[in-house]
Amino acid sequence: MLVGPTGIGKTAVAVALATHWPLEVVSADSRQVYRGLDIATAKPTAREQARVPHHGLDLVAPGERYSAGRFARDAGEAIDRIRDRGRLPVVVGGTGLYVRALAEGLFHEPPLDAALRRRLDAWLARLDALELVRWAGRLDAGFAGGGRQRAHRAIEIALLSGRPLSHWQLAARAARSIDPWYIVLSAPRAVLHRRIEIRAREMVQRGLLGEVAAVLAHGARPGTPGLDGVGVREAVDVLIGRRSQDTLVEAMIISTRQYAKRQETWFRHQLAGERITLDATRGPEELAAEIADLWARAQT
RNA sequence: GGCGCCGUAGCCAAGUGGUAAGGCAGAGGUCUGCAAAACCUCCAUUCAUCGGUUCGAUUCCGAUCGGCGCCU
Repeated sequence: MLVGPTGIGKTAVAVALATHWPLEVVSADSRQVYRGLDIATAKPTAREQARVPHHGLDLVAPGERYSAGRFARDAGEAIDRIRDRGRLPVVVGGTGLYVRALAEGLFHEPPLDAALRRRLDAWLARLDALELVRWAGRLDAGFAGGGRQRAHRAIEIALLSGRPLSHWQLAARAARSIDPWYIVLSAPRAVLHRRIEIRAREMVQRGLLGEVAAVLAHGARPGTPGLDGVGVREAVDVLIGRRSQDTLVEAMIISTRQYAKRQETWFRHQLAGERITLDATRGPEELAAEIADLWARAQT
């Protein structure tokens, strides 16, 4: 599994790695699953995809909702198929929760009554964040906090499954599905910030606004997961008149930097298993060569 | 040259004779089906500088420096 913050160069390294082995990439990226957002999510280009088969891209429409659970199933199947072909699956991505869902598995969510769930959701939507968090704590002693969104989930699980979320979390720990080998790409902040800045400018030059406008024109609503990503959110704001175009790049840079910092935290603390951190200040070919070398030695 | 207003963190900004709000940025962290999400914590021994008044000054007074405005 090749992971690291946004803009660090994961895709380029994966493509370079393909010159060393017959590999296929399984994308672990919660936004690249959306169709029509190629520039905005820095999807591998057509040329890159021609050189290395990619899985997990363009799975759903931007207005739809994808999830970590769906990812774990889709990616698991993709990995099985790649192995059947005698090739090496390499998971490449920056979405920590997806990586964990795949490597460690999520708890097996019992079937939840859909009608009941809708009624519960409607009810919870009327509560303010403070009340929501209070209820989550009352229904699940192990509730770790995290605001409205996570409280909502904790309440939902506790009420509909009859057991608190923390109970299911413990139950899932036992069943790990795969034993991954992590390569974490990292770089000094200043280097990463510079790359993020360059990439944000390129995205706008290459037509980010037009791309997002097209997605909006197809009926996707602002705020849906596909349109609620770093950079995309800011572009939507420009298109609906909530932000001036001359502030777009700067706003994108700031939120991308903040996202990259969260990713660094995740990969520093949340990965279970063997992990090798590589300084990505070097070029992709050099990194790929080192990874190939490490892998070859690990095999003997 | 004269008069007036202003000077608080990297940026914006509130404030009071009793020991410096808040926001942004930044840093650190949390994480089991929205995760590019949602959250949490930290971040000015000091208020342009130097004097004075006072038990006590960021606050009042004076000077100096810097900015803005008006007048000449």
